[in-house]
Amino acid sequence: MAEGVRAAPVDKRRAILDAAVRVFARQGYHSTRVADIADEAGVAYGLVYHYFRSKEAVMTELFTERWSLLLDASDALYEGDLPPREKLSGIARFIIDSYRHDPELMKVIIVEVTRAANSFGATHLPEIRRAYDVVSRIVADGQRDGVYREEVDPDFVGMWFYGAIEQLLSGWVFGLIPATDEEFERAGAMVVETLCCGLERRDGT
Amino acid sequence: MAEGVRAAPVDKRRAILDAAVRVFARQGYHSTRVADIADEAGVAYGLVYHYFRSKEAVMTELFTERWSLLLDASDALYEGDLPPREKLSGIARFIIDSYRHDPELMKVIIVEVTRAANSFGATHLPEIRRAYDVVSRIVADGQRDGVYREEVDPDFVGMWFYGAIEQLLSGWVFGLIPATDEEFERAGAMVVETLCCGLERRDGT
DNA sequence: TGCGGTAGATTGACTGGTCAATCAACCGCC
DNA sequence: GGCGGTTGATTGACCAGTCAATCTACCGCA
Repeated sequence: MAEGVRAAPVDKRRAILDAAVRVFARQGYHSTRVADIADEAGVAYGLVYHYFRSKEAVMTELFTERWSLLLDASDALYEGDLPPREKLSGIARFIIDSYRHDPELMKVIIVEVTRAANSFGATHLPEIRRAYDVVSRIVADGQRDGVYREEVDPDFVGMWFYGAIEQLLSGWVFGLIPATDEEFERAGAMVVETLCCGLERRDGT
Repeated sequence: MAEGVRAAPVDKRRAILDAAVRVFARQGYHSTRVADIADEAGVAYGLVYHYFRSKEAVMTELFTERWSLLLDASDALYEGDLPPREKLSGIARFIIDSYRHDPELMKVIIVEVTRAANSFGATHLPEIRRAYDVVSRIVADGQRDGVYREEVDPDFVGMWFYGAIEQLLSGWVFGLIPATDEEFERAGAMVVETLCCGLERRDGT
C-alpha cells in the first residue's frame, strides 16, 4: 500500500538529484542557487525543499549514494583472496570506471567533497577515511605476508593511493589529460603498477 | 624614497595579510567575512579595501607570494645536476618544510587553492601546473638517461607526485597523522623513496 | 456511480539576514 | 593646506529557506 502506488513523486525526486549533478558539475556547489537546480529539473522551487531538507542535503545524498558503492566494492575486494596487487588494482579500476560511467557525478564528488576539505570533506571525513582504510589494510596484509617492504606506513599509503588517483581524475575533469578510453586503461594500470613496484620488497632491501 | 620611508602603511598591509592567513586557516575562505580579517588585524574594515581590490585579491596575494617561492626552488633544483631522485626529494622536502615553517599558510594554500579546483584552483591553474611540470621534466630526463622505466607518462607522475604529497599534508592539516618533527622527516623520505622505487627500471623490465 | 474528504505533491511569491564593496569624512604629518 | 592613510556607517545585491494556496489522486460511504 505504501510502496509503488504513487509513481510520480519518486521520479521528481530523482529528477532533482540528476539535475543537481549537472548543475553542480557545471557551476560548482557554491555558485549554484537552489533555483538553478529547480529550473534544470523543470520543477518548482519549493519542491526541492519538499524532498530535501536543504541544498546541502541534496549534495549529501548524491555523495552517499555513490560512495557507498565504492565502499561495498572495496570491502568485497578486501574479503576476496586475490594477491594484494590485484585488490589495489580492483579499487583503482572501480574508481576509474565510475568516472567513465558518470563523469559529472564523479567530478562533483571529487571536487566538492573528497578534495573539499573545508566544506563537505569535513562533514564526510569518516566515510572518506573508511575508503582509505581498506587500502591501508590491504597493504598491511601485504607486509605481514612479506610481499611489501615494512618501512612504509600503511596509513600513509592509503592516503597516497587516493591522492594519486584523485589527482589523476582531476586531470581528466579539467582537461589536462586526454580522456580517451585508451587513456583510462593505461592510467589505471600505471598507477597501480608504479605504486606496487614502489611498495614491493627489492632484492637487496 | 619609495621604500622604507613610511613604515606604517607597509606594516598595515602586512598585518592584513597575516591576519587573513590566520582567519582563512581557522574558518575557511568562504565563511570568513572581510570584517573578520579587519578585526583580526586590528584595523578598520575599509582599510582592507585600501590595500586590496577585493577579498579575493587578498587570497591571491597570499597564494602567489608563497607559490613563487616553490616555483623558484623547483627551477633551481631542476637546473642543478643532482640525480633525479635527489631533485624530487628536494622538492618534496621544500614543500614539507614550508608546511613545517608556516602550517597555517600552507593549510590555506592547499585547502583553498591547490585542491579547490572549483574556486581558486581554476584561477591559478597555470601556476599550479608549472609546479607539476618541473616534476614531469625531471622524470622525463630520468627516462632519457635510462634510469626510469619508459612506460610511465611523465605528466601523470607530475600529478601523482603532488597528489600524494598534498594528501599527506592534508593528513597533518586535519590531524589524521601525528605532526611531530620525526614524522615530517619520515614522511618526506617515504614518499620519494616509494615513488622513485616505483619509477626505476627493474632487473627484468 | 457519484460525492465529499483527505493526504500528499506542487507551486512561486516573499522574507529575513548576510556581506562585499563603496564612500564621505577624518586624522596627522610634511 | 594638502595628501596619504584610516575610519566605519551605509548601500544594494543576493539567496536559502518559508509558507499559504492550489492541484491531483485516491478512498470510503451511500
